[in-house]
Amino acid sequence: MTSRPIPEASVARLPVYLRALVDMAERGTHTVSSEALAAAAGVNSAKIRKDLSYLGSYGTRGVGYDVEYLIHQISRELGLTQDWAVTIVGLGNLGLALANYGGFAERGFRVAALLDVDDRKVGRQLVGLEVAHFDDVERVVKEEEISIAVLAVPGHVAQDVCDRLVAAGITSVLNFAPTVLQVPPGVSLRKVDLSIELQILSFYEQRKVAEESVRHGTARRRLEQVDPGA
Amino acid sequence: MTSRPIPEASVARLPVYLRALVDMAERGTHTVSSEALAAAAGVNSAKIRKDLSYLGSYGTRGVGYDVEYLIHQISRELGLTQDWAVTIVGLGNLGLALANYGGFAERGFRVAALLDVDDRKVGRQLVGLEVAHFDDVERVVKEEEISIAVLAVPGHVAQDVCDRLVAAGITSVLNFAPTVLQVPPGVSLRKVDLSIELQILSFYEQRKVAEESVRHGTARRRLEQVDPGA
DNA sequence: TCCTGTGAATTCGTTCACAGCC
DNA sequence: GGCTGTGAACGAATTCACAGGA
Repeated sequence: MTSRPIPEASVARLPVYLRALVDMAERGTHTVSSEALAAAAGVNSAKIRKDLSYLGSYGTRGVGYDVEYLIHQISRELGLTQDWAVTIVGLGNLGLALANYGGFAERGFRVAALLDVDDRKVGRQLVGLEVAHFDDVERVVKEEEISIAVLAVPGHVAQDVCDRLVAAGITSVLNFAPTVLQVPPGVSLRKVDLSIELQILSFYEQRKVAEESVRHGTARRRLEQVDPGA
Repeated sequence: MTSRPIPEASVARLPVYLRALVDMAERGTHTVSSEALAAAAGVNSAKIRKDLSYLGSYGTRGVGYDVEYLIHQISRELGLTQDWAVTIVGLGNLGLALANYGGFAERGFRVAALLDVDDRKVGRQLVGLEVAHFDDVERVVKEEEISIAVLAVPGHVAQDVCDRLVAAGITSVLNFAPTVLQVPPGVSLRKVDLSIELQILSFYEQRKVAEESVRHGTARRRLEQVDPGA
């Protein structure tokens, strides 16, 4: 019913299921089992069933889930039945790439404003929008009823820019800047960080190299303190 | 002290700590407590101490951690004391932005090859590198000893491209394509997905709106300032 | 028979709280 | 007195395993 607190981890997977379901619908599939959806989403079937059970009992025992119906339910749960106005802040390499990226409109995210502080960029036309000066953030956020900001500014100004966005009424921030941001309670924050991801990969990559050399008896002691006893 | 299986969740935080520590070092800080590092990294101090304890006992009771020493230890643990050769595959908007992004070299990730299938792009000079044709992936990966691939290709070809990368010897993939990829065991995979992140934000954003109306749209939270307007 | 929905069991991750050392 | 390092307690997330409906 109304009082179900869907676990964060489940929420984060719903978009993945949704995408898999949309693909299936496009290929003409009408019904899907938890097993099949699990395969498409790269998880196991128990997880699918648990996650979907948080939304309600939308499956049919012995049959599976109706693809279209499930798409509708997940979309609704994620708030994708309404349009969200988004602003992209910072139009460097990454901001420009994001602005040109088609993926926003795809599912109800409308880029409603582009903001930058650089006078050479302000006033320019980009993907059908005129770049506004960041000083106008308050007015723009209000006029366009923007609730989500995509931050693509240099790290050293990110916290300041974020504070001003929040002051202007933004309640969700997707941060691409390589900085840990602090936001007040009530404001949602997610981050996307290329170099953190690479460093995580590096960790596991190094492990592989280490294991490899152990297997080949060429282990170097420099990086791994091998457990001496027991 | 026994050979440590560092939990995944801890590994994912080490790069955040590292960045905070590097910032501190640049500002001339020599010693840091778990409390101070926690504040900078946006976590709590118990987590810092636990995470760091997986690496060893690098702190001093009553004092804290030596910043430089900790930077060194974390870097070593993450495998950042060596250089990793990276290839960027797919030079559309995003791939280009990534190629131009300075963040790679920052910490030992050298962009060693740019790959695409588009003949108009192959042969061009970009950030000091000649774009190679993806058909040469095998040769390029071997010659440059590349272990990490950054995938920025359209979703519908991502799995195929990924398979060929793995066949060519790639053992880590950072996927920017909006697709769930399957990789064989032994290959690490991480994904960065703009629209999934937006959808997660949408979920919580919707919750806020719902709560707001439950409160009759009157009760405003502290720093939040919502203008009904329209 | 088949496949969902879900309690129970388990694993993983976080936080507490304090002993131990500086 | 201050702060780390870590068992123990707690909580979240995952997986198991099976009852029950189509």
